[in-house]
Amino acid sequence: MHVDLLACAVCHCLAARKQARALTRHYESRLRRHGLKATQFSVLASLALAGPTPMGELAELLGLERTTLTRGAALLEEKGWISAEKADDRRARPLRLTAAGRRKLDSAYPAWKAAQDSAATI
Amino acid sequence: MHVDLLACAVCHCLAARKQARALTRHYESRLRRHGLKATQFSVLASLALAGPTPMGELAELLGLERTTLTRGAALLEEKGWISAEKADDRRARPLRLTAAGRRKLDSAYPAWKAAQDSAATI
DNA sequence: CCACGATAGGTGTATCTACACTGAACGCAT
DNA sequence: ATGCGTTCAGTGTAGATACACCTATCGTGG
Repeated sequence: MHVDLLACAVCHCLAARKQARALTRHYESRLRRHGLKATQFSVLASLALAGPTPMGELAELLGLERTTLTRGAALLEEKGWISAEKADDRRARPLRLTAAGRRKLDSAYPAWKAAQDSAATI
Repeated sequence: MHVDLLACAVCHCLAARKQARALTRHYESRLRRHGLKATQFSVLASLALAGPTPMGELAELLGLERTTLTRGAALLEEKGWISAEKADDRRARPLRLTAAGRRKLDSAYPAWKAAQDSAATI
């Protein structure tokens, strides 16, 4: 099998990852002083918008692996920004935004907005 | 400051990260049996195309942080797929694809090609 | 020559990411 | 009621990612 190196240079995966890295650096440079990573901001915002949401459903919503959200949610819970509630289905642990989480989201919003509005310039 | 949750739902960063994650899963599901991650494949392919390249320049080329490449390159070097050479400038450590690295790239290429050709279906 | 800013690269630390595997609870069919 | 496949979530492990900070080397102006 002949390896087409030029084809490799236009790898869709690499391109998507490059752009995601660049955008992440752009957003996180502004979110940093609020102590938030890009993924953490989107978790808080999603919960604010959708209300209490089971882990699996939230992971699906954010397009990340369920087990990835497990780790990330644990960090947010330690900081007191979200809480895992009990549900009728005792397997489920619906995530809910706490009041502190809502305040964190509010305070970080202008930084996110600035990044969002200037994202096209990257 | 009023938080526009609907605006947060169309975060460019989240969108880019979602797509990058999905594409990465797609490519890595095929690269897995070759023991390669997406980033590792792009490092090998870039070195095959560009020849020996200093770390900083390669990081720039791949759009990733220089210190990120430091860790990734160490793993590839452990596996014997790349080697860090000595240069006239003793600070520099140009990375070079080894013969084993070239063989690894060759053997993984069909898997990458299959992922590339089916990437649009995600 | 040599001091000093510039440049190449590495380390400590923290988070993100995901697969393989595991445990627990659920619900249905018998 | 109970056995069993399904579903929800956590753990072990490994690599990706990046910032703040560090060391070593280089080149140049004085």
